[in-house]
Amino acid sequence: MEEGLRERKKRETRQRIADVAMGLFMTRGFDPVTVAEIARAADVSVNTVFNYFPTKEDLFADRQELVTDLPQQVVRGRRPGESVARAFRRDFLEALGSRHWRYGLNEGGDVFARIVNGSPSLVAKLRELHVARERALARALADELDADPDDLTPQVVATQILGTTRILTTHAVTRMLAGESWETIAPDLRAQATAAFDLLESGIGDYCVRPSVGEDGRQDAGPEPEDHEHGPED
Amino acid sequence: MEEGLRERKKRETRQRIADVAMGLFMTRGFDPVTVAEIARAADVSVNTVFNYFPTKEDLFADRQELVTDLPQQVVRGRRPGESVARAFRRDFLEALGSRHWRYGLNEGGDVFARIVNGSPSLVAKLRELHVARERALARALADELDADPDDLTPQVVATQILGTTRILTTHAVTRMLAGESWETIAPDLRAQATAAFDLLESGIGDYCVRPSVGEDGRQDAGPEPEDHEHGPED
DNA sequence: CCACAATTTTGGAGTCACTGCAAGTTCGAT
DNA sequence: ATCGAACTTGCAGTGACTCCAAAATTGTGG
Repeated sequence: MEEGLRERKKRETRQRIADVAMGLFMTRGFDPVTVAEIARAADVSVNTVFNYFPTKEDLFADRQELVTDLPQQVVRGRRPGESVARAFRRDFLEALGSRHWRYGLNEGGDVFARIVNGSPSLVAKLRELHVARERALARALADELDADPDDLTPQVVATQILGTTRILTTHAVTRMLAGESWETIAPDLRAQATAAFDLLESGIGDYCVRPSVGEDGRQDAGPEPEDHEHGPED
Repeated sequence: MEEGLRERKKRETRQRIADVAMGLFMTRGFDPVTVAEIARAADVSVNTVFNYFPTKEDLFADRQELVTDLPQQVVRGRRPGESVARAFRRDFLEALGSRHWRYGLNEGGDVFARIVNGSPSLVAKLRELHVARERALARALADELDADPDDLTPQVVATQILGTTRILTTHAVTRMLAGESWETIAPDLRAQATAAFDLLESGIGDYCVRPSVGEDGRQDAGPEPEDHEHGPED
């Protein structure tokens, strides 16, 4: 059954609602646009909107949800002899070079970023999406090595990798929002990404070691840990 | 003037509202309790509640906000010759041993966890708190080494450390919620924490390497690869 | 003690996201 | 054409949250 009229209409109205909503969001931001307004512009009732999209935020993140299983493709696409960290390094630098959208370095991605930044609920939604990606990546890694469910290594690795890319992209986007041109950002970002992935691969074991006394001027006032004693009085 | 009558009353009503709210949350969960109900129970108007707490979620996270600057104390409290990673390892294992509340391994912490898990908005709030902690830790690290603002290393390190502890605690809490006793969880958690921090210190460079063709076993892509010349093919 | 100003509290009206329900309306198959 | 299923709609309602203007309370100076 190659799609009856009913299913086509469903797909069409859903798409129309999403498009109309995105159009309004792009011009006026997220919060100022009401769902009633979207419904009117899409020529449907408010209930129909909520019939397709459980929340207003989903109306924005609609197309972006496919990003969730993107990390898994990187895992599966890594080359012989290549570790996951290396694969992500390569993937990130590739995306940086081609300005592919998969890390939010899209041209015009700053418009999206501005909208998201302007709405706390959208920021929250984005974080939710991030943890979904994390979970998906962790699962993919666990599958790859068929680790038992009590091995937390896949989750830790997933968090570290996606945390790294997250830092890199948010930094780049911040500079974009500040009005910097991509040409000035790109080389810095490339260097920062290389450094970050180097750190990711080699570990932070010797990062920020407190100098021993008598060594190197910066012996830093000995801060007594003192009041570790207040909190929710249980 | 060390606190007039006005300021005392303000502090008192604020505390009363927070306490009453927490009491209701503990017995009935978060979402089912309405702000109007809290206001009635605290003998104030709804507007007064919102006068002290910007959102309903803040009513729950009130005391937990001081947790934000907890990681900085770990950084400042590390011993001579100790790296931040080691300091956090030590701090985490200490907290694990004493069941201190600072990593949510509190006795009875599962009650909180159950409430939070039951409400999407509280989960979101918790994530927000987590990124606040991350930012605070990154700032502390940057201060410690006075790195320039374009060095992303502090942020990456902060994300990795807190990401690791987050994984550990959420895993432990999940098992708590499943009804397991602390005595069965604790030893596993200790081993997992040791493994996780080992990984954190030594890096994930050789994690999950795709075996070369014609080879099947643990071909352990050693610290050999060394092609740091990532010429992206663009 | 009495104004007088500053601050806090309150009530009321209103917005908006979102839910539930009971009616239409449309579509697919018989 | 007809019937049942699925989709849409209107309506009424809840609950968080805001704005505003009127009390009520507190601090200060005469």
